[in-house]
Amino acid sequence: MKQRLGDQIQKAIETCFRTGSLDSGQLPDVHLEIPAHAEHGDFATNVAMTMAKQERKAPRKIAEALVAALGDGEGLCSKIEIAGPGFINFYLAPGCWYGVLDQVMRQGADYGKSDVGAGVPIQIEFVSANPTGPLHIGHGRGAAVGDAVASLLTAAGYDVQREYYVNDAGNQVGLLGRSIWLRLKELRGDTIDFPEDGYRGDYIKDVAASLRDDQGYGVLDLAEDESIEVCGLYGMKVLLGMIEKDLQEFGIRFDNWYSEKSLYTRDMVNTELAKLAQKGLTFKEDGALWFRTTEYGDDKDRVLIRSDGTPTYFASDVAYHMEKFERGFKKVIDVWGADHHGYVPRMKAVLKGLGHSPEDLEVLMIQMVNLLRGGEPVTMGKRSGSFVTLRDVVEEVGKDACRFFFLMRRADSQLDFDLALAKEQSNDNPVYYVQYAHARICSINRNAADAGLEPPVTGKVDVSKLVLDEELDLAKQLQRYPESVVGAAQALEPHRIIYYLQELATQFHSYYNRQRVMTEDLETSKARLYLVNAVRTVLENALLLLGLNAPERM
RNA sequence: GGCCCCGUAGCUCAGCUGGAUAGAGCAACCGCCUCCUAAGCGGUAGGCCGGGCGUUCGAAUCGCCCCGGGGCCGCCA
Repeated sequence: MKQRLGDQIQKAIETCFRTGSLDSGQLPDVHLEIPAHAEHGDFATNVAMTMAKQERKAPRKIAEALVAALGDGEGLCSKIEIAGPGFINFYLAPGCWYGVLDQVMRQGADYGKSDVGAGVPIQIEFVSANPTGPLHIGHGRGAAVGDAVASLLTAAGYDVQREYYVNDAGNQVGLLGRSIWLRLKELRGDTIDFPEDGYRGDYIKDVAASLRDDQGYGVLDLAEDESIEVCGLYGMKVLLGMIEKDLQEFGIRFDNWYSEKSLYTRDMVNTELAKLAQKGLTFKEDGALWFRTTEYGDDKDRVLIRSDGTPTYFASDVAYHMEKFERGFKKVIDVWGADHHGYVPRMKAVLKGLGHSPEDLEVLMIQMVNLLRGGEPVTMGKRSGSFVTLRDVVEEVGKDACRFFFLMRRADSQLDFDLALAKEQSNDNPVYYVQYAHARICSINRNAADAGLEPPVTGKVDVSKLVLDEELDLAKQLQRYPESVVGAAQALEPHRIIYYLQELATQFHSYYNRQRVMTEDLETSKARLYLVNAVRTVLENALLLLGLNAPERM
């Protein structure tokens, strides 16, 4: 619709150049927008204003010439007017809008999908929590956002892979092993001295108990180092399994679980570091190997190999990211907690150093979640291990409410998550508000079916029966959905779809309260049924896109 | 000290990559169920868009400075 109107405007400008009513000959970018106020039409363009300089004419004069050349835009427009400093406002003929209903009904679950991504392979890596404990609430937000962004990109036609990077190679593995090993000894009756930096959560005791049940205390007979290693590997397996299960119950599945350790076993780290060295990007100092990231905009050089010969986390990260591109991804997205934002410059520096464009890596920052209950903060002590887990929250408020709240705000702004509100079954709760709209339409369908009326089929409906402004507005809102998806995908901003959903639900609820779908007039009933089923389809598509359910009853 | 994010209604936040009279939800107040689900709807009230300067036809939006809140600056992961 927008596209067609834009083409008409382009043609009008060319016509003006031909007839001489405009003479600069420069074709401007025509920008069409949906005005904030309905009195300003369905679409508006500022093109007359942007052309003012090159034409050396008053914007309104230019607008007049354009409008004259435009006519009614080949039947597209019912009214065109010039307003304000030189805006051209377009009012589209109602028939234009009702076409969208057929489109929605024909495409069904595909309505909203597009191919702007042209199958470009993109990888999005998210969650990637260390397998040293259960997922907490912050991981949950990253999970919900990462998953939704992946779905958005898929809907926009990109070829998306979801990946989880498993940090199974650092010091924390040893620390995990030691923590479990000590708890195991404790279970056996030994007195232990638990280190300050150990993993103190109770889940460690559970892991130790499970290890004992599986294998007895035999592990403790091994040499200490070996014993700790066995404990660590065991713990990681158990905890990673727990994480995967938590994510699954949260509705998230990864295409690939990528082991950090495998970077070493395949010698990828050395290979990539050698490439850096070859390009003269590394140097030795104080016995350590450094990456000259300052060369590419970082404020400090970074250590790759410590003076004791062990690689840093950064070293494997370099190898990991380089390999992502070697695997063929054109674009790579990382979803990180905001506390890691300091790592962005150095990762971008790595890309630049190895000849990639820094824009090929996009880092999505996930800000903190403030957990509240009835307005009061829920205290979380990470040190004591008493943080709130994702599992706890999902169990308490449900998957849908949880995901919805995580997606409700821009990812880079802090989020207040009120458990009491998320659980509440009232109109204060935005999750139910949207889902209820869907359930209501299903209910209408059930009633219609009882009256012998099935949801109407495209082509057998007289949409001219839809004469109300509210009906036209609903059609307009449905028409915006595909571009909302594309916009949200390209900006990596799933919250836009939440807002879209809330608006659509509001419009529907209002319509529902004011008008009856099932009326005395059969043709009107069919037309309205057709309309609300198009609404239902879009509600469902958008809900599913965000990993939320579209319930038929509530 | 350096860098990042944030500052919009009493509260929580949108504001589509510069547009027209700045929006929504909650809270407050007033209304609506013999009617397809009241988990709903309608209405009222509420604003120096933190402040200043600049860029231009036009700024909540872009740039610089200041104020305020949060975060990050390891040979930790």
